[in-house]
Amino acid sequence: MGESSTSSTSSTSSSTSGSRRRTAGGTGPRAAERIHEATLELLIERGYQRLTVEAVAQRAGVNKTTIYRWWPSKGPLLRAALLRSRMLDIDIPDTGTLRGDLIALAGQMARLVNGERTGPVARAMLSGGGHDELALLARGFFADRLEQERPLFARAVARGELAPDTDPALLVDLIAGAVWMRILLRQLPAEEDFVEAVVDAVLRPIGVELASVEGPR
Amino acid sequence: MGESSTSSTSSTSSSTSGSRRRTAGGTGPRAAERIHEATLELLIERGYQRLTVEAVAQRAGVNKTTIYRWWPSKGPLLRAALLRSRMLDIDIPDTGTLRGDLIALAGQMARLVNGERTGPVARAMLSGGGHDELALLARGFFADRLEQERPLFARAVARGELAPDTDPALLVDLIAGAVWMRILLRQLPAEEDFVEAVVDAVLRPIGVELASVEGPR
Amino acid sequence: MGESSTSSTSSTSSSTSGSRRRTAGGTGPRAAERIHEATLELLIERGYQRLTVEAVAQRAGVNKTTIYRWWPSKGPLLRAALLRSRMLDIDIPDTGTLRGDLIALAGQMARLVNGERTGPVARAMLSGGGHDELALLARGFFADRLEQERPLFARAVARGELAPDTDPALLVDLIAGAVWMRILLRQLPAEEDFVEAVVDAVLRPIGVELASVEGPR
Amino acid sequence: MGESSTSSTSSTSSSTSGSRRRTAGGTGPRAAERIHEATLELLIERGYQRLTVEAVAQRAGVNKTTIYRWWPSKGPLLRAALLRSRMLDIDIPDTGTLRGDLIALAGQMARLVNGERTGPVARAMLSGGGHDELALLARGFFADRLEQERPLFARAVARGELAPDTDPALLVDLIAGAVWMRILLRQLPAEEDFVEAVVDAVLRPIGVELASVEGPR
DNA sequence: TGCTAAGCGAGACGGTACGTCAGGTCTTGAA
DNA sequence: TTCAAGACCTGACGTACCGTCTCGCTTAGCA
Repeated sequence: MGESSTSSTSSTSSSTSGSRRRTAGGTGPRAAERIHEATLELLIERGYQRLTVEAVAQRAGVNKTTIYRWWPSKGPLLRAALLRSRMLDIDIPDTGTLRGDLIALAGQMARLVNGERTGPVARAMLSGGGHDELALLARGFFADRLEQERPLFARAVARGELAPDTDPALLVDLIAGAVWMRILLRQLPAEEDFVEAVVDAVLRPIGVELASVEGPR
Repeated sequence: MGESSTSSTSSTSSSTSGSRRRTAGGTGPRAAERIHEATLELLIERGYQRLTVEAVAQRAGVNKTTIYRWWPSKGPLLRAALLRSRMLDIDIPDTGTLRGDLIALAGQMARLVNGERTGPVARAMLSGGGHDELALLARGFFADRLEQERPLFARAVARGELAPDTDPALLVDLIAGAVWMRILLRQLPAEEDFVEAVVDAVLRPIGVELASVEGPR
Repeated sequence: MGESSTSSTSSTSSSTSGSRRRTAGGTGPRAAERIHEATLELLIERGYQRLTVEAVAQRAGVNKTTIYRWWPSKGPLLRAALLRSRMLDIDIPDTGTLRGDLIALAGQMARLVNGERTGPVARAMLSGGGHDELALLARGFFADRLEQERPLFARAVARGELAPDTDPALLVDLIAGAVWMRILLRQLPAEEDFVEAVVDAVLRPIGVELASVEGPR
Repeated sequence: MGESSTSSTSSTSSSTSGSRRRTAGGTGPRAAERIHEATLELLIERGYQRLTVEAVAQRAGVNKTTIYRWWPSKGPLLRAALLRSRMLDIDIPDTGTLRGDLIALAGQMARLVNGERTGPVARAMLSGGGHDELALLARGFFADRLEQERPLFARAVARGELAPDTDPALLVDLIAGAVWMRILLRQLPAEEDFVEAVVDAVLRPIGVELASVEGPR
C-alpha cells in the first residue's frame, strides 16, 4: 500500500526529501523506521517483559522523549512496529483441497509461533493477558486472518468438501488452538506430522465407532 | 505439634546438626499462607505484569526480604501460591458418554479461563511467553491434567466410543486450544453453545461430504 | 569439610571441660578467642566502617546471635577484641634523658598509627566521632597511657630536666597530636626526622627572638 | 569565579526565565541548596555514620535518585555540602604578635571542633579513617589552611619573632594536634586557658632547666 | 525569503520497584 | 537452663526504567 511504497522511496531517496514526505503524513517521528527496527530486535532478543522503551531509544539513536511523543507506552509502540513489519502477514493457500489448505495454514501458524524471529512476537501477543494494546493487536490480527481465510472456506464449500453452514472460525480456532497449546503451553514441537494429525482430527470423526453410533450429520 | 513429634524422629536421621529440624518443615516462611493469599489477590486485582513483590509483602504484612529469602522472584512465588491454592484443580467428569465428559471438561476449561478469580491466573500462565517459571507451571499443569484425564478416555475406549489408538493429548489440545483461542485471543465469550460445538466438531466429521471424498486413513 | 570436622573435634575435646569453665566466668562465649581474632582481622582488612558483625560471625564460625548475646554492637565487640589483644600496649622507655624518652614515645605512637596491623585500629578509634564505644576505648587508652607515662616525667623532673609543675598531659598531647595530625589528617609519613623535630619543638623555644620580645610569663 | 558572577547575574534577570540558569552551571541538581542543607543538618543531628542518603533526600524534598544522579555516595555528597557551606572557612588573624595570632588560630580550631554545628563536621572528617572521600576533604582542608596561614608566619619572621627556617606546618600540627587530641580523644574541654598553654608551650621552652642549659629564656 | 510551528535532542526530575546487605530481635530445639 | 541456629522485621542501599517536563535548536512549509 502507501506504506510500502513510502518506505521503499525513503530508503532510496536522500534524507532531506524523504523525511519531508513522511512528516507530511504526521504519522510518526522522522526516525520511525529505526525505532521500529530497534523495537523488534529487542523484542526478539529479550522478550516482551524485558523490552524497555529506554533500550529502544538508545538502540535507535533517538531520545526517549521522541518515542513518548508518538506512542504512549511500550504496547502501542510494539504494535506499530509489528504493523509496519510484514512479520505477521499470512498468505492464503489454494492447494485445491480443503485438507491441503488447512495443513498449509496450520503449518504457517506453527512456523509463526516457532520461528526464531516470529516466535517472540507471537508470545508477546499473549503477554498482556488480553488486557492491553498487544491484545488489541492480537485480536485484530486474528480477525484479519479470519477475513482473509474466508475465500478458502468458500472454495471448500463450492467444491462440496464442507457443509455451507460450517463456521470457519470454529475450524480455525480448533486448528490454531491446538498448535498454540502444543507449542506454547506444552512446549512440544509441532512437526509436520502433528499438523497433519490436527487437521485430520478436525476433518474426520475421531472415534472409529462414533460414526456408526451416531450416523451422519 | 507435628514439628515436635518430628524432632524425636530427627535424632536418628542425621547426626551432624540438630537445628535443621525446623528446616524439615522448611518449605516456606511462617507467614506462607498469608503471602500466598496476598499473591493471588494481587494477581487477580492487577494482573501478572503489575504484580509486585513489594505489594505482596506489604499486603501479607511481611517484609520484602522474607519473600526473597524463599522465592527468587515473582514467577516462582506465584507458582508456589498457585500450587497451594486449589484453584487449578480439575475434577474429572464421568457422565457415561465421551461427549458428555468432554463437554464437561471443556466447560471447566472455559470457566477457568473466564472466571473472575481463575481468569487472571490462566492469563498469567501465558505472560512469560513460555520462558519462565510460570511457563513451567503451565506445562506442569497441563501435563497433570492430561494424566488425570486418561481414565476418562480409557472409559470411552472401553465403551467403544473411541478408537484405542486415539491420542488423548490431541483431543484435549483441540478442545482446550479452541477455548483458549476464543477467550484469550479473540476475546469472545465461550458459552455453553460454543463448548458443545467444539466438542461436536472434534467428535464428528465437520465436512458432510468429506467421508465420501477421502478414503480411510 | 575441614571446618566442620575441626569444629566438631574441638567441640568434643574442649566443650565438656573448657566451655563450662568459660561459661562459669560468664565473660564471653566459648568461641571468644576466635571471635576476637576474626574481629581484628576484619578490622585490619576492611577498616572500621566496613567491619560487620555478620562477617565476624561467619569467619569465627559462630552464629550471629552468639555475638549479640555478649556484645551489644560492633563497637563494644571491637573494644573487647582490642583489650584482649596486646596491640595497644605501650612500653615506657627509660633512656636517661627526657628528650630520648619522648622521642621513643613519639616513635611508638607513629608506629602505632602507621603500622599495618595497628594503623586500622588507631583509625577505628576515631571513627565514631568520639561518641561511641570506640571513643570510650580511646579515652581509656589515652588515660592509661598517661598514667603509665607519669614515672617518665617524674624522672625528668628529678633529673632537673623539667619544671615540677609542668603538665605531662600537655606535653603528650602536643607530641602525640602532631603525630596524629601528620599521619591521619595530612596523610604524610612520620619518619624519624619528623619525630625528633616534634620533640625538639616542644622542648625548646621555637622563635629565636621570642625571649627578647616578650616579658616573663 | 564564573559561578559567582553568573549567580549575581541571575538575580537581576527576570523571575520567569530564571530556571534556565540552571543549565548554565550544570554543576548540580536544581535543589542543590536544599540538599546540601539537609545533608549538613542530618550530619549534625545524627553524626556521619547514621547519616543516610535516603534521609537527606526526604528532608530535602527530593527523590533519592536525584541525589544518586549527582553524587555517587554519602561521602562525596557530604564533601560537596561542606564545600558549599562556609563552615570550614577560617579567617587568618593579624594581631601584631605571633603569640596572639597563634592563640587566635588555636581558638578557632577549638571552636571548630567543639562547636555545635561544626563539631560533627570535624568529627566526620575522621570517620572514614583516612581512606575515603571525607579524608580527601580533610586533607584538602588542612592543606588549604596551611597555605592561608603562611602569610601569618611570614609576618612573624619579618617581625623577628620566628626563625626564618621554621616549618610552619610543624607549628600548626603541634598546636592543632594538641587541640584535637584533647577534645576528640580525651573528650576534655579546650578552654581559653588550654589554648594559651598550648601556644606558649610551643613558643617557649617547656623545661625550666632546659632554658638555663640553652640560653636566656 | 523570511516567519511560524512542529519535531527533536538533551537532560533533569519524581516516582516505583527492584534485588541485596546488614543490623538486631525472637522462637525454638539441643546440649 | 543455657546456648546456638535460623527465621524474621527493619532500614537502607544503589540501580533500572518509568513517564514527564523544560529548554533551545533545527527544520519544514507557508506566506
